[in-house]
Amino acid sequence: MTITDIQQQLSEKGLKVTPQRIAVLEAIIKLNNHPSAENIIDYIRKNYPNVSTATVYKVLDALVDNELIKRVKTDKDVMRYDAILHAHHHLYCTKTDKIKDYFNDDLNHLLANYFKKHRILDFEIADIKLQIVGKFTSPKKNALKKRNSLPK
Amino acid sequence: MTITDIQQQLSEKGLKVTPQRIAVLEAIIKLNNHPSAENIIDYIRKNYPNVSTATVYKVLDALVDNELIKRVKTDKDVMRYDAILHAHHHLYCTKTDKIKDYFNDDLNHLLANYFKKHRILDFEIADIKLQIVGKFTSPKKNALKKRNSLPK
DNA sequence: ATCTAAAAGCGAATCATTCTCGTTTAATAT
DNA sequence: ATATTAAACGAGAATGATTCGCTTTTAGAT
Repeated sequence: MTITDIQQQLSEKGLKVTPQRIAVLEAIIKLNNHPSAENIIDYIRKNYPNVSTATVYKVLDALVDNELIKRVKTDKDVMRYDAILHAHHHLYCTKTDKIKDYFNDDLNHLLANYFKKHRILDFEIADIKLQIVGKFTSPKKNALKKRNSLPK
Repeated sequence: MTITDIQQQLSEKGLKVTPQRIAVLEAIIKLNNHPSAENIIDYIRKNYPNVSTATVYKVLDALVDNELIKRVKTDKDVMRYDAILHAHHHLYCTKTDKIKDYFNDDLNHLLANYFKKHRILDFEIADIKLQIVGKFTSPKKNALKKRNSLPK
């Protein structure tokens, strides 16, 4: 994802392409692990010390409204943000408060099929998110290295 | 769920049985629709006008820590609380911010089986919650009355 | 009945987020 | 290139949910 890509994404949504918006979107992509507004502000200020807190929040709202990013919320934490829009779920570690992306199209199809057959009365499903809560365990010595996250 | 039941639940967890704790737990059960701390405080103050805000928050924390209630969080809202501990999921209406319980043991088994067969590397699942996001639609005229929620 | 740790009460503090409003800027038309 | 204008930005104040620190009260044990 280059700066040009980001500019184009903003432009396609009819949003004015401003340095602040580029910086916020870039920060979320670079930081990559569901940053909070504070994380994003700290990151951006390294290069643009004068960006206002309020601006970052307003930019985040605009990006969410235009579906360029998503909000991610845990039971304990402040709001976090996620630039990855490809359908995925989240693993929440109750010990460390870490959130990890969990991609599994197989599971998505299973759920989609399930709800195609068993509709929920008086409800139109737009999106299904799994919050998989538990604990990260230390990697087993001989386990194959496998990734839950999308290749760059 | 009677007052005596509530007292017993607290007692079983080794919590002191205080009027404030009984009142909070009772409020969540009676209010029944994922109340916020503010909703709970308003409700309790009708009968006990002197309950402190901080106390309610402290009681909520204690109840969550002891697994007598759960936290429920949406993308937009303040924290909400839920007294129903029988495994269930939530329907989130993007229009109205209403949250409705969705019980479906069939689906729970499907998911449990799925993850028994397809373990997630280096992660131990404690709980899976579905956030089903979408819109409530008006009831169809001839649809059979069916309930998504547990009978009282 | 007494004791003691836990819980409640209360006001102040915290901190993420939002608001206000004057200033600047990106996009479009001239 | 320049002008126009609605949209976006910056700075700081305001808001509002939640927490803290401290004192007083109370549940439950001896």
